[in-house]
Amino acid sequence: MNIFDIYEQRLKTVLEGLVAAGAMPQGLDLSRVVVEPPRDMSHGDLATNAAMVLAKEAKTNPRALAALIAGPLAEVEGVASVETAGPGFINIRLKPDVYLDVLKNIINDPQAYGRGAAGRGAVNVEYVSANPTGPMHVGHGRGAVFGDALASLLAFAGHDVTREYYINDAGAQVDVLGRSAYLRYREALGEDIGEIPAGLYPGDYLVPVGKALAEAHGQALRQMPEEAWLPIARDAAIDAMMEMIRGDLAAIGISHEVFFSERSLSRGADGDQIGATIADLRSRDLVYEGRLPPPKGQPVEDWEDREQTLFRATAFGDDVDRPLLKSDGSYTYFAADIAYHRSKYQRGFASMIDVWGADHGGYVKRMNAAVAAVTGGKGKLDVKLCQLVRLLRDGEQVKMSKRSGDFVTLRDVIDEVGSDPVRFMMLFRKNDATLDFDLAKVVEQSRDNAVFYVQYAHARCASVFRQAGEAFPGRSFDQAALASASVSALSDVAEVDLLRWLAQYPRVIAAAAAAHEPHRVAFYLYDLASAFHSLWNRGRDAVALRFVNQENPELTQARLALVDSVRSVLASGLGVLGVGAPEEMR
RNA sequence: GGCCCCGUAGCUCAGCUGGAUAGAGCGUCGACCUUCUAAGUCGAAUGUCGCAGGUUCGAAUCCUGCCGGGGUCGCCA
Repeated sequence: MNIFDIYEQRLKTVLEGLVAAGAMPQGLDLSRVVVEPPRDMSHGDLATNAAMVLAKEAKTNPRALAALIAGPLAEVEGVASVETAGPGFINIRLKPDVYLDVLKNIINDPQAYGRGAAGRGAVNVEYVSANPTGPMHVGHGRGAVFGDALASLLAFAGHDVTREYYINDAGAQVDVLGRSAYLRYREALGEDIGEIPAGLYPGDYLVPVGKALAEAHGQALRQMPEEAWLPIARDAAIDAMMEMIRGDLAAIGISHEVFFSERSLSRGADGDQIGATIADLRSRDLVYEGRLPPPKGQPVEDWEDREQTLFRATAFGDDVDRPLLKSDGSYTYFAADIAYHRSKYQRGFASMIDVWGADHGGYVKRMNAAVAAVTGGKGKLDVKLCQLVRLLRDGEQVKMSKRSGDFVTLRDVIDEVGSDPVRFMMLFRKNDATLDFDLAKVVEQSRDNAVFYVQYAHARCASVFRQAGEAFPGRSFDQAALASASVSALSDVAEVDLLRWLAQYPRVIAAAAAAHEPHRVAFYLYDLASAFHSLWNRGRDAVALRFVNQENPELTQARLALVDSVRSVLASGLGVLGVGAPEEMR
């Protein structure tokens, strides 16, 4: 239920009527005609560009065409008046009943309002995918929150969403992790290990892993050669790290449906999927043996010109072809990633979204090329890059590393300020813009703190109902009563303004979902909260504008219908973002 | 050097995939409030939308070329 879509349909009916009547030529392209909110609210409720878009095809000028369309448009159901303006805009004012319908919709089923606004079908959202080699830091947190909110947004908009985490448990880094854990194991057995050697993970989060290994294996691992103890230490460490990461994620309300192991691609139940993928591509001449030009930019020390197994990424828009095998014969990370995305497609996901850190930007082209190759062009991948987070406290940058391995973890931040500020602030910015996160500001209770401002609006709504209960002890303001309220009683500009914001919610959801941009929801909520606060504030001086009017229960009821709808939409949007909607602020 | 992102008010950022006079918060300035609808309210000023071309009825938005900032540049993940 989106009034903009409804009136776009009605407008198109009008246009077709004009064509049928011979007032406009046949075969007009209506695809560019849109109905949207006017930039300036004083222009009315809806605006359309129809006349400007169609004037050329209709062989007339925009203003004349606008006047032509305006006539029959004024007769359309729900339309109060129509004006033409500017270069050929058609502005539409709606009858109050239209907004009554909007309010009724919200009140009767608040969970449903805005839901299913756009899109269908399965989408796979892969996010976080932090290496299981240590705790998550704040940068990971941004990608995690972004991916999670995007997944929720898409689900809310009508998609069938799967949230997925790719565990990088196959490369050299997890061997390093295994060796680091083994060192902690020796430490747990009483050995003096001294300084952690360079190249190993020094963080003390591996100490418990070493202890657990010591308890489980006693001295046994010490008697073994590295080939024997490494898998044991490594697997134990990976499990422990993944458990820690899941805990960190749970602390900001994130959980994935699927944890996909990189190692399972080559050594899983389905055999060597990476090899199978390469063979498949080779059979289509997309993999070949060849040489690569030396890398540009900084000279690489140990560069050797050799023939290697290459994926023909240039056939799909990448800059160079990409190696699939390392010089020791093992698969590259990219080779595994191709097989991984092939697996996603085979599991039914033609639509895939990957959320990465901005430092992986150079990897996007080749991954898009790989998806195109592996799905025969039928799969679509959208890679969302999240920019850096700068951690501040009162404007001063927080130093990220005091000593090697010691950094500000995501968990530290969540424990200090709570999940809601972390989530909201990370979403209150476009994903591709860098983000300043101020630990002091995000818990401030003032207008400059967006989280507080939005949550406070929700709490105020709840407070209005508490007051109404006290003012009218015998009266019920339940769903049925509110749904039958008379919206025409809402005549103040600030009230009408709020109605218009409410009507926009489904449209915002649809646009945000289509663009894969959850931040739009956060900004919308801020605007809605702002409209609500400003109405509230008007009641400070103008007592007649207060929501609860002791002398006029009917008016109070209408206003409560509005307030209840605001509360519902705030709760709905905050829910999409995974942020709490408190009944009162503490 | 190649590729990718960013450049909008003094600061931090939006700008609804091409629409009307480019917006918000902070800061600045000026009032109001000293209370009760809880952590202020209202109003004002402020812009070569990095620069230069192009596309068209119309460009902050799309294309090209520059300038500035960041990221990245076989076998790391």
